[in-house]
Amino acid sequence: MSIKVVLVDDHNVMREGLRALLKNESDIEVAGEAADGRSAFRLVSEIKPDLVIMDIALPGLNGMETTRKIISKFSDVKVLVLSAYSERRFIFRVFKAGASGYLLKDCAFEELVCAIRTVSANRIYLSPEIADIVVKDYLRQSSKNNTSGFSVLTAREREVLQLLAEGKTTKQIALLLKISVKTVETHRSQIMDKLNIRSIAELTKYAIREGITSL
Amino acid sequence: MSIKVVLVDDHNVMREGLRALLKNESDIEVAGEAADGRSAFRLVSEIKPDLVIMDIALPGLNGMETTRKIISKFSDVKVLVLSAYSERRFIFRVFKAGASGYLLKDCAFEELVCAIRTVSANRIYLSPEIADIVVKDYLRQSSKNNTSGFSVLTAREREVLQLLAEGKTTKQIALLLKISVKTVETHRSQIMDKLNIRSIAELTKYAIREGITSL
DNA sequence: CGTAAACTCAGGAATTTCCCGATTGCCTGT
DNA sequence: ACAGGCAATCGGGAAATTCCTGAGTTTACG
Repeated sequence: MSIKVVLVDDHNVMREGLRALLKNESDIEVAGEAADGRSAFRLVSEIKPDLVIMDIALPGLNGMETTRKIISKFSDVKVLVLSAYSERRFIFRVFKAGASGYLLKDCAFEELVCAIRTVSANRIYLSPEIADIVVKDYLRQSSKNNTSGFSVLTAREREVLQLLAEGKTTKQIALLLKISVKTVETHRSQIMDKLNIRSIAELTKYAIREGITSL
Repeated sequence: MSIKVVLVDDHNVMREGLRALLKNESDIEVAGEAADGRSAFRLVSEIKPDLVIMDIALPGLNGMETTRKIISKFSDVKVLVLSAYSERRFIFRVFKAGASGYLLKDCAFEELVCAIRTVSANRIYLSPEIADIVVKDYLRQSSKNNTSGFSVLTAREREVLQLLAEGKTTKQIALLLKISVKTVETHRSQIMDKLNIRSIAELTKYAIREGITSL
């Protein structure tokens, strides 16, 4: 019996492309598609697929919340997340929501097929890039508080991060916080280590995404 | 003779999906693909396709700048932008850069095929959603207003800005662009002078607001 | 042809980052 | 009460980067 799959992605060409590619796999049958979270949930309720290929960025109800809803109601439906994002917070939340796999849109199609088969066989699938991040987190024993990426940083670190993301120099921050430049440097490198980021530019983007600063 | 097409998108599955779909169209031949702007330009230089299907959000050199480079060098290559974004500023710039068509990833595959044929027949293709925006702008004669700080920077400066906003170091940028570190420094300080900005953090925010890089 | 603008590059001083190590205080489990 | 972990603080010194000043080359255009 073939694996009944539902595609959820807000881009039509993406869905059509996947459908075309999957057509060649005899053991995989695309039973339906949805362009947003809410209709995805309805669709799953209707046709009870074996597996859902889920994008994260969805209008209305995002992929993480959709996954949560689906799994909590239909615990035997597998969700395989196919996302453009490799950020920790997404990964963590997705698995917390009950997903069985996570791979990047950047991957090869063969990997997707492999992931589908792995997940439908009741196993977890992690693409190498994601595995890397997950393992790093595991080694840091910090996975318990990655819910928002917010809590991996200490209060002081978030404070420094915000100032960095506002364009303040290390010296300005030191003056502002009335601590030594050296301490600010330590905080900055600590932040970068934790977030696995190596530049102010990416740090700024992170801060924006996390709502720590604004555009 | 079939239309020779190059696919440019940073997501592998997207490219593979498109390739699979386009395989069924006998008059369209996918001659190559690229995952970022710079290699896209190299690829186009090599194989001289009839048409390039171009994503906007690309690492290193974004779709707008890549289009500009391609068109200015190979004026007979058509560029069809296939983007997730429908913001004015992207549309305006893309056409300013010389693109022949713009459609959303959200479109049906049939529309993409139609657009490819239209564009390769030397005509402009606008998907309905985009046409809507363009017409509205036209009626409002506001197109001049859409350059917003966009024109203060030169093409080279925008190129450097994007790389800075992606977290690249001066040295990395120099290597990438095959110019000296000193030149990159000059560009950076020129950019900062023009924008009256004094930090990478603010520069990054500016680049995000201007659609030169993405979060 | 002359001018302005874009792009390129360098020297050297000033500043910042980076990589080590270290201290203090607080909380936690036993 | 004490060991251990962690957050927050700070420093030295080498390495790297930025900043400031100046300038050559190419390109576009009137």
